[in-house]
Amino acid sequence: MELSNYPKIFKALSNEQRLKIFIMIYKNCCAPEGSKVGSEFRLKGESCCGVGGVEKAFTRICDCMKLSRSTISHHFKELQNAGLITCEREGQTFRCRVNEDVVNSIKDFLK
Amino acid sequence: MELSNYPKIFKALSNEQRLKIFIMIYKNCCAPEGSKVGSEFRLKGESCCGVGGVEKAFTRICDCMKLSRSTISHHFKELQNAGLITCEREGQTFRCRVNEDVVNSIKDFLK
DNA sequence: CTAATAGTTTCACAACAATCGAACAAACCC
DNA sequence: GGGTTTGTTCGATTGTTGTGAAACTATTAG
Repeated sequence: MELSNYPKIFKALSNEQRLKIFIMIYKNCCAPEGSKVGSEFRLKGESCCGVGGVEKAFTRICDCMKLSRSTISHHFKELQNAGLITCEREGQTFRCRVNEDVVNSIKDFLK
Repeated sequence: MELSNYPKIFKALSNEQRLKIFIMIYKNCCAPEGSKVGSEFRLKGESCCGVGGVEKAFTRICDCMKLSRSTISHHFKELQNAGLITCEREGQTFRCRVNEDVVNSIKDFLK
């Protein structure tokens, strides 16, 4: 990972609302049950999967945040643009998952 | 570490110049010799210490960046404000070191 | 005391970011 | 086809950030 990529990644996580979105996706597809930070962000009715990402992520996150859809759309774009999440269409909605490689890069960066 | 602290931390690292400053302090006082990212940021004449932080950090970083002193001062303030570094006066200059606890918090956050 | 060096603070400004509403496009349902 | 749900894009507004110049404070040197 190029050094020049890190500012973009950190910027994507530097906004409180966007960080919440990231956590919701991260914790629903990656986190162990008892993990501390962000356990309050587990989406309703979603078990911790690890397998296939979060389905209907956009809609469901819209339902539990007080931001407009257009704003949330922008935030998704920026998380994708930083490489932190990927979204694939599933009919009318999207399935989103965290890019573990990027998360690991951050950890390496702080080694 | 409170969840609400993370955006501030990530914001501090989201600017390229500020990230470089952080790396210079981090790598000079913390990094193992062969570490990959940021090895090019080792300050001239500075051995990897781990013991006492970076002395004359402000002056020396001014000398190897093309930003004004006032801008660099602002960047230092923000890194301190995020808790990422601490600076203690040593006569006319400052000795700066990275706050390892905060770095570890970021790693935990990504667990 | 005077001069020099190190760093801070204030001010201004241009660039960028966050947000929303409205108009739009894409996929689905009937 | 017509309506609904899902998401995007555009335009506007408001707030934040990065930057430097200039005036300032603090410490050391002579």
